[in-house]
Amino acid sequence: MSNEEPLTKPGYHHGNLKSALITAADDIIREKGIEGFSLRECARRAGVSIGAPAHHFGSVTGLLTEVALLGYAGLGESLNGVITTEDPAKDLQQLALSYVRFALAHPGRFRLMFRPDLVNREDPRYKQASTVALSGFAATIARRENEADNHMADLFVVWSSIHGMANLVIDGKVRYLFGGASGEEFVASILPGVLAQAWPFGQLE
Amino acid sequence: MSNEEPLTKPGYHHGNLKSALITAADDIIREKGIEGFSLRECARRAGVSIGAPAHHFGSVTGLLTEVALLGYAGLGESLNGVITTEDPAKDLQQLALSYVRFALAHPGRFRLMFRPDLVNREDPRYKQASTVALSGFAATIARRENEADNHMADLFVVWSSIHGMANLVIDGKVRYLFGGASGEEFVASILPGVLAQAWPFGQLE
DNA sequence: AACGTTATCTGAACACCGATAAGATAACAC
DNA sequence: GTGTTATCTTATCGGTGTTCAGATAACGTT
Repeated sequence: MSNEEPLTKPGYHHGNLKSALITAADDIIREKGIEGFSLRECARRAGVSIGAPAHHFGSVTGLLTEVALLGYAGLGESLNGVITTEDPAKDLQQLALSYVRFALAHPGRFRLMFRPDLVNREDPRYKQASTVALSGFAATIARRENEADNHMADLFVVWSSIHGMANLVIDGKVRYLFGGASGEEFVASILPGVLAQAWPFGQLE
Repeated sequence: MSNEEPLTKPGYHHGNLKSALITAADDIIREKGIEGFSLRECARRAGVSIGAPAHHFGSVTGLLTEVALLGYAGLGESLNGVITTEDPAKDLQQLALSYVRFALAHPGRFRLMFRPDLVNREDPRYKQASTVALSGFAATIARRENEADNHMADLFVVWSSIHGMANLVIDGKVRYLFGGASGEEFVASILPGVLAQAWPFGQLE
C-alpha cells in the first residue's frame, strides 16, 4: 500500500501536502530546470495557497533540500547498482558512466544537489545522503589500492574527474569539443571509448 | 590613459555607463556571489535609474555575459601564464593548479561562467573567449601526445578532471574529504601533493 | 550658431517572486 | 462535546526584471 500521492484529497486540509509539494517541486525542476522553479507555482500545482508550504518547510530552501535528498538517494542507487566487486577497474568505468548518465537524465536534480545556496547542507540528513550515495564509489577506490595508499587523495581525484565530466556534459561542452554529438549520443557511444582510451584510472594497476 | 572608471561623471548622461555597470556587477558578484546579484542594485551602485541598463545590455543576461567574458579573459591569462612549453607533464600540473586557484579566487565569476541560464552562449564572443582561454591548455595536451592520439578525447578527460576539482573545491567538498582544510590551504599546500601523487595525467608518458 | 536627429537616461507601471503574520478551519485528544 | 493543536488561507510587505512613454542632452548637419 503506497500512501504516496492522493491519501486524502479535498477539503481544507490537504492530507499529505508535504510529499505533494516535494513531488510538484521535482516535476517543475524536471520540466523547467532548477532556474525555472518557483515556490508559488509549486503551491499552485499542489492546489494549495501560496503560504501553505512555509508551515511544512519553513522556506524554499527547506523544500529544495528535500528534493536534493531524493536526488542523492537516486544517484546512490544508480551508482551502487553497477558495482560488481570483482574488477575494481571495470567498476570505476561503470561508475563514471552511471554518474554521467544520472546527471544527463536528471540535470535539474543534479544541478540542485550541488547548489549550496538552495540546499541546506547543515541538515544532518544531507551529509548522510551524500556520503551514502558515494559510499560504493569510495569502497571501489579503496578496493583497487594497496593499504598504504592515500584513499582520500585518490577519491578526490577520481571523483573530480567523474564530476567534471558530468558537469561538462550537461553544460553542452561536449558539443563544443566533439562536434554535433548530443549528451545522449556522447554517453552512449563516445564516453566508453573515451574512458577506455584516455581515462587513466581504469588502466592503472 | 585609462578611460576606465570616471570618464565623465555628473549630469543626465553618465558618459561610460556601460563599463560602470559591468564593474558594479563584477563587484556585487565578488561580494555576494552570483546568487546575490541583482540588476537593480547594479544600477543603484552606478548611480543610475533602474531602467538605464536595458538600453546598453537589453536584459540582465546581456550584462552578465559581459562579466563572464571578462572572467574567461582572466582565466585565460592565469592559464597561459604558467605554460613553459618545455615539460608538458609539469605544465599540466601547473595548469590544474592555476585553474583551481582561479576558481577559488573568483568563485562568483567562475560559477557565472558556467551558468547557461545567465550567460548568452550564442554570442560569438563567448565561443571565442572560452576557446582562447583554453587554447594553451589544449596546446599542452597536444604537445604531450603522439600525433595519432585522439586529442579531443584527452582534452575532454583532463579538462573534466581539472574542472571537477575546481567545482568540488569551491563547493567545500574538500573539507568533506580532507578534514578541516579550507580551500586556500588545500590549494596552497595539499593539492600539489595530490596532483603529484594521485593525479594520473602528469605522470603518463 | 541654430536646428534636427539620435543616443541616453528617467519614472512609472506591470507581473512576478519569497517571507511573514493574523485569522479561519478542521482534525484530534480528552 | 469541548478544548487544543496542526494545518491552511488571506493579505501584506519588500524585492526582482522587463517594458515603454517621455525627458534630456549630445552630436552631426546646415
